[in-house]
Amino acid sequence: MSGMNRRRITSKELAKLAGVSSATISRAFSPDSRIGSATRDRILAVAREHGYQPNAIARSLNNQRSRLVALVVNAIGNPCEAEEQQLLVHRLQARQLLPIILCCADHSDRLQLMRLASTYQVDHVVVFSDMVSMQDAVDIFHTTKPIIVSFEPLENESVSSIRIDGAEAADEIIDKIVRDGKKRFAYLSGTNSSWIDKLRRKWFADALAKRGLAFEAQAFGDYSYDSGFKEAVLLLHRDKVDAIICGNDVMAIGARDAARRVLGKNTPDDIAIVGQDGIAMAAWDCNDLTTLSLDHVAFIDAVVELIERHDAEVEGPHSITLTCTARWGSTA
Amino acid sequence: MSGMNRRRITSKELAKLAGVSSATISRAFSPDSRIGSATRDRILAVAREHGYQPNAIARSLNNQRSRLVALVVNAIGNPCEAEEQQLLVHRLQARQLLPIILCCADHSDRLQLMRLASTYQVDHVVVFSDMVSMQDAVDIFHTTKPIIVSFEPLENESVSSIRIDGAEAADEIIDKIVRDGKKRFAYLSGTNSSWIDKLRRKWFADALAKRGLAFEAQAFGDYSYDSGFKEAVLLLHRDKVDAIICGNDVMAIGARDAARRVLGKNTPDDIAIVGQDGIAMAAWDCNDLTTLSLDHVAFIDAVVELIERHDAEVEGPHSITLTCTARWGSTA
DNA sequence: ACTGTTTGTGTAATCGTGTGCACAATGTAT
DNA sequence: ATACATTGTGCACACGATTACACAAACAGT
Repeated sequence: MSGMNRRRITSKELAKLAGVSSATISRAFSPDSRIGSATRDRILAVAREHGYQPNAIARSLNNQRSRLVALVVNAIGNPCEAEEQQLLVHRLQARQLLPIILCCADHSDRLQLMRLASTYQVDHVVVFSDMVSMQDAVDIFHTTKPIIVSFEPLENESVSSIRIDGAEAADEIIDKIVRDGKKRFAYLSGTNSSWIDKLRRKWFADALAKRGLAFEAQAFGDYSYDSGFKEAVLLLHRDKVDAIICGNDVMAIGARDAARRVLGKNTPDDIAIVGQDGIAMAAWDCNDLTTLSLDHVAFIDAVVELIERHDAEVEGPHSITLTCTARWGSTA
Repeated sequence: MSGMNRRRITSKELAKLAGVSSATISRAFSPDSRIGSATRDRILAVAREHGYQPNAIARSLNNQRSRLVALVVNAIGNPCEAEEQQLLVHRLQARQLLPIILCCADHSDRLQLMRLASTYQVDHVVVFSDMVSMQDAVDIFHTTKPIIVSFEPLENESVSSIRIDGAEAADEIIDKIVRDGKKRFAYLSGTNSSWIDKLRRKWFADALAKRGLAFEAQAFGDYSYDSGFKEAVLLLHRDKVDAIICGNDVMAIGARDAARRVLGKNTPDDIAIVGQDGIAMAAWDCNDLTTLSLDHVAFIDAVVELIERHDAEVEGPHSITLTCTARWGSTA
């Protein structure tokens, strides 16, 4: 029985074994279907005995629902995204939905990648990545009734979106740093110019403007520790800033290490460093990061909510807004 | 054109538009197929115009290859696995293969999860997780010609495996720690009793035995920072150990923080701490971990190698052995 | 006993492609 | 000019399930 490399049995073959038609086999596996309970039990028994399970590919072709969900992400190696991905995958699996991961960061042709995934007739698409344009995603997944969940709202499209508001929390954080006497601020972006990045930067820029300040310098990394480290060295040495707002937590940790190791400056006295995302790692004792935090569970709840509305055929695009909070550590 | 919620066009409909039969459409999309190049060009043009792409579900049903790969992992949130996953996903995508992720850590019924994935006729299965037994995986994915790649070798099955040898590196590390004067060792496991965990523990246990020593204490975590922190407090306080070998790097960082914060002990003078995996984070300036490291690229190279052998229909199970190296930091 | 409803099952069409076979058209060798 | 190999295309079936429809059996109500 174990490990035999035999071909998977088909519904028709099982039908012969159980002395019924293949239609009845199908009905035995559809929860609410007109079928005698005795017949069903017998079929399920025979099925278990022969290791039969309905072919999901054939089933998907027939009823136009694949139970596959495409997750468009930057990377799965970066903890900043990974925690949310983990939560979402968990929720999807609980609903018998299977996630297909599309990693954009290291793929040269992201559109081709999305096109490939779209041919699998995925039921839903969740775009986390800020490396693809929403418009491209909408165009490629135009099929059936896709919902695209993302930060970026597209007003005139049938796309649901989750909006993030961190203005207030950013204001709190800037307030504290200014009161601590810091004067020269820098923003360290994660991407060259994504919608998300611009939005986040604006929260802090507005908070600075309110106090008659502005970013003295701007640098661009790639959401990695190394880029945070490298860019921070430049910002601190060349631009003489004393506060760095980072596009995510991982870069903030890199920046903190750079300040300490290369420049000999410590947080929060010599320099203030702020992260964004509020990942678990940021709260580790060795990091203790001040960060603009988003409630991951609430965020994924919102994603699932949108997916469910979509499944329930609720009309029109939907939008949910979430608010960030400041999480205080010893770096600012 | 953009974002219209229209139904996806089918091969037969496109055939009508292009004035050919649906068979010819199919051939236009199969690279090596007897078809006039003029016809193909015309078809591809019409296809692009109408946004046609062959339905991968139907294609999979027909030719028995789904181009889907199941990745059975513990979690995607944990950096220790995520880096390898990221590399593998990248390599798969380059081959036009799509990964389906199965997260075992938070799913109550892992067998049911694997059964679900197996109904999608995945072409390959890669088992990273140590939370499912190999035998279960083999039984569930018995279909067609699956290859299961994993640490655990199953001699009498048609299963390919990757074996990891860290004995020598563990010996080096233990040697250094013993010469530094440490006497009481503890092992902090990641899982209660997985094959991988036992193997790793044995490398260090053997190295200790060679020097007339043994583990004085043993604890069980769950590969997370918090569990590393919590268990280390117990090990240090209750069991008075002065060296902790951890099942992965994240727990090692947790243990290091616990020693410093709760007990006021520093590495490597008061206590030695060793991780395993060699993730990027371990080398960050703030961590600088001594760890039993596996070359991630070589590991994923091996996985891809096995997948390719399988695609090429090379007979029989294969096995590749990789060797770990010691990566020195300031924690031991 | 007769009509009408409910229940369980089989038949056959369908989902969208890929491909073996047949066949026409074209090219090539004698 | 005839025979034969090659190329390009259409027809029809297969892949493995779901489901509308038909129909027999069982059952209810008067």
